[in-house]
Formats: sequence, C-alpha cells, structure tokens
Amino acid sequence: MTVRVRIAPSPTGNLHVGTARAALFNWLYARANGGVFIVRSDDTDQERSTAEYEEGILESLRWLGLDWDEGVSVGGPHGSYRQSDRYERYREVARQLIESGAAYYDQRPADELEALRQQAQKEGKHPGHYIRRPDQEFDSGVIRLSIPQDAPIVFDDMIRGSVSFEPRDVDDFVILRTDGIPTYHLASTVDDVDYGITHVARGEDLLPSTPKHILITRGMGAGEPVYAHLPLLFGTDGKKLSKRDDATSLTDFRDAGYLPDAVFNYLCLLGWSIDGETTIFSRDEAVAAFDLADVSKNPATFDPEKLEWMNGEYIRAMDPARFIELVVPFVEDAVGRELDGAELSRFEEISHLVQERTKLLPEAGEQVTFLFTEIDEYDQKSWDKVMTKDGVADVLAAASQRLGTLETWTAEAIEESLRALLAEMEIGVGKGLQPMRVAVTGSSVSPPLFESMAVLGQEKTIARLDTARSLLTG
RNA sequence: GGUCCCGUCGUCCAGAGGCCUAGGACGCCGGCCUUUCAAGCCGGAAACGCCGGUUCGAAUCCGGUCGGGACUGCCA
Repeated sequence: MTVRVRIAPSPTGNLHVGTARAALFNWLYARANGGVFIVRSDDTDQERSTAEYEEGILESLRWLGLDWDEGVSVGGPHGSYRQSDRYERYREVARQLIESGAAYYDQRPADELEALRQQAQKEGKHPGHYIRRPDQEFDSGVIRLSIPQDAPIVFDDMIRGSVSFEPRDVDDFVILRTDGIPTYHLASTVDDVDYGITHVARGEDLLPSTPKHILITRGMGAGEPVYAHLPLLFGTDGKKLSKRDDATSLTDFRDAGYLPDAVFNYLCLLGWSIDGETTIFSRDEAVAAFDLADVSKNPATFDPEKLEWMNGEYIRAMDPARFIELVVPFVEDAVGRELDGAELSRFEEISHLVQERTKLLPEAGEQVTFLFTEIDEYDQKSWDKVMTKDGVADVLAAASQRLGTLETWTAEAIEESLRALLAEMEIGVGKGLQPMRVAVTGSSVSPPLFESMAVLGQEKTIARLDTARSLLTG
C-alpha cells in the first residue's frame, strides 16, 4: 500500500512553524517511503480564510523545500484540494450518515445546550452525557453524529501507542452547521477518506478529536488511517507557541534572514533526531533516516538561539558566490540604495570575511555599510571606549601620514606598513589598531581592519583617519 | 471540574534492564588563538520529578503521587 499523507493548513494566516513542522514530518515520511504528499486547504472557516493566505502558505512550503505532489493535490482525483469547493460532497456524506442512523438532526437552541454543558461541568461529567440525541425526529437544524455507546474507541497511535476513549466521554458533535457548511471534523475526515490518506500525522492537540474522526470514518464504511500525533511546540516561555510571539510564521523567519535549509534542519530536531549525535544534516540524510515511529512524545520548546546558531553554520558552509547573491539585497537595504558594479566587486572582495561573521543575512549588510556610505555618526560606545585615550590623535596622524606614502594598496602592504609604524612608535598592535578601526569603520567592531582599508581605498581611508583626528584635536 | 497526553542537563535530542561514574547539540563559564567581533580549538558546570514495587541488577518495566500540557465551540 502506497503511503499517502497530507498537510491541511487553514488559510487563516501565514504558515505557522507548528504547521510547518507537521508538514515537514509528513513530507519526510512520504519521501522516506516513496509515498505521496498532499497539500489541502482547510478553508471551512469562511470568516477568516483568504486566498492570499492560501497562496502565502504554499509559498512558504516551497521556500522550506517541501514539494507536494501536484496531480493529486490541486484538482486531484476527487475534484479540488480546497474544501470550500467540496461542500456538496460533505453534505452528501452527512445525509448518508443520517440515513444509516449514524447521525441526526438537532434543533435544540444554543442556550439550552450551553445550560447542559454547564450542568455537566458542575457535576464533573463530560458534556457527552447530556448532549445526546433528542427523542424527537427533525428534518432540519445542525447535524450531529450519534456516538455508539457499545464499545470504547481504541486506536494504535504510531507515536503514542494504544490510546483509548470511552464513548460516553465523546459528545454528539456537530458535523454540519445550520448553514450547510461542514465542520472541520467532517470535512477533514471525508477528505482523508476520499483522498485515500493512509497516515494522519498531525499535532497532539487533535488527539482528543481522533475518536470523532474514527467514528465518521467508520460511518462512511471506510478503513481508518494510521494516526501519529506529533508533540506540540512551545515558545521559549514554556507556553504553547502562539501567533502573538514575535516570529512564528515562516515568512517572519525568511524576512529575518534565515536560510530554508537551516530552518528545515532545525525543525527536524524538534521531536526527532537522526541518531542522537548528529546535529547538522541534509534533507536527503533526513529522508533516509526518518520514521514517524521514531518521533518523540514530549512537547518541544522552540529555541531561537539554537536556530540562529544553526543558521550561522549553514551560512559559513555556503558556496561564497551563493552567499554574495543572497546577501547583496540585504547590503543594499542597509546602505539605502543599489550598489553599482564597482561597489559590488568591492563587496565581493571582502564578502568571505563577512560570511564567517554572519548568523542572519541582514547582519552582513550592517557590517559593510561603512564601505558604501560616509560615516556621519560614530558608534558612541566605541568612540568613548577607544578614542578618548591618550595618544590616539598621534596614532591617527602617523597612520594617515604613513599610509599616504604607500604605493601598493593591498591588505598585505597595509598590514606590513602599519605594523612597522606601531613598532616604531612602541605601541601595542591591539591598542594602536582600534582607533584606526573606529576612524575608518565608525565602530570598534568591524571586519578585519587591513582588508577593510584595502577595499575602502587609499584616499578614503586617509580622509577618515584625518577626519577622526581633527575631531579629537578640535 | 472532566477526558486524554506527557515527564532525562536551562533548552532540543540519544538512551528501548546490565555497554550509564547517563552521551551529543544550543546556551552558559573558563582557557587557547587573535588587529576588534565572530569563527575555530581545548576544558568545565549542568539532568533521569518524587515514592513504592518487579529484578541479582531500572533512566529504562509496573503502580501511585506530584507537575506540565491539550481538549472540553454551529474554530481549526
């Protein structure tokens, strides 16, 4: 039997990391087993679903590198991958469930049901005890599933093992609303049956809903898929990762300068590991080793610091040309304009030094703005720490003078000449170079100085040394 | 309140009765390297929630307890 899995995001927002991780695990399982990965749009919440979000989610999936199987997803074997296009099908199933006695119309008003719920809670019982089929027969209203009370609902979860629910703890839930729109439970389950989904891997938050889905599946006369309930993701504060947190959608990560490979790798590690020793691995390696049964049961806390570290690892390992390609937009963003050809090649000269120092793409831009814009403001802390010491003006003056005589303007030549100068002046290298760094780059933190000067150019380097010196001497 | 799930370093993961004086990674601390910052290298602190039981032997199995979480909608 071919493995067929799916991810069914609701287009009510951007792709959330929790959903992305669920998508990732489904994708891995499909690819690991030569199966099919389907993307479906669970847009039965008509109030909040939009086409823009739907496209955005697909884009994020592509960005992460999770390719889905088009022919069966979009306009697949049973029509559309979009639930809102399949309402007739869900109504048809609801009707069939009524005919077979598995479901019934319920006309009771909302306030009456609410009263039942409160009574149940007061008595410490599940609402299922009360929200049961009324004796009367109706032919309109919501449609509820009638929960068979004869046996517990048991299933074997790939991650959690055997899970069991007593039928009296499951209430007669709504499958079709008054307006004829199916609820999530119905639509999702019918789709899983119609699409021949073999494995349902989803968040653990849906574990309590699983008996409902099993009952619908049985009511349709179909066999149940294998369930695998993934551990939930929590934020750094130990609470469920919410959309209120800063970066929880994939687009946020992309915009912040994260690499899809790093995000992919990191997400894999949230609830799974390749062998307990290896931290950095490729998609192919993950696919080769992945099994849903190996996924951890524990909820995982999303750790932005580790992701950031990992992003740095991927940036450093990247092909230099690729790094330049990716980072130039961020450089231009930091500089505030596009770079011309000459500037571009100057950046390329120094980019390998920037690459080592970058964890997030935008940081690369910040590191090199001094090359392309004049320094109109020195970093205050750097200035206070470095420039207010005795003898700084003399060092700057001497450096300016000495560099002015240099005939070969290369990092090596600059280094040689400056080292010699400082030796003559009997000033330590560290102490002597820092003022020059601040003068030339505007900060005490920068890419390596000699290379920076080399790329900046002789004229500008000397001018900046002079400017800083004159600020000191008044 | 009820139902269900979960419980190894601060965090993620390894561990499927003896290989565990519990391993790897991030972070943290210290050192080396060094023109700053990174990177790199070396070293360190840091965990089996608790109580019983099974067993020659338990992080691993069982029970209880405590703690955390999810669900409890005509939201998904």
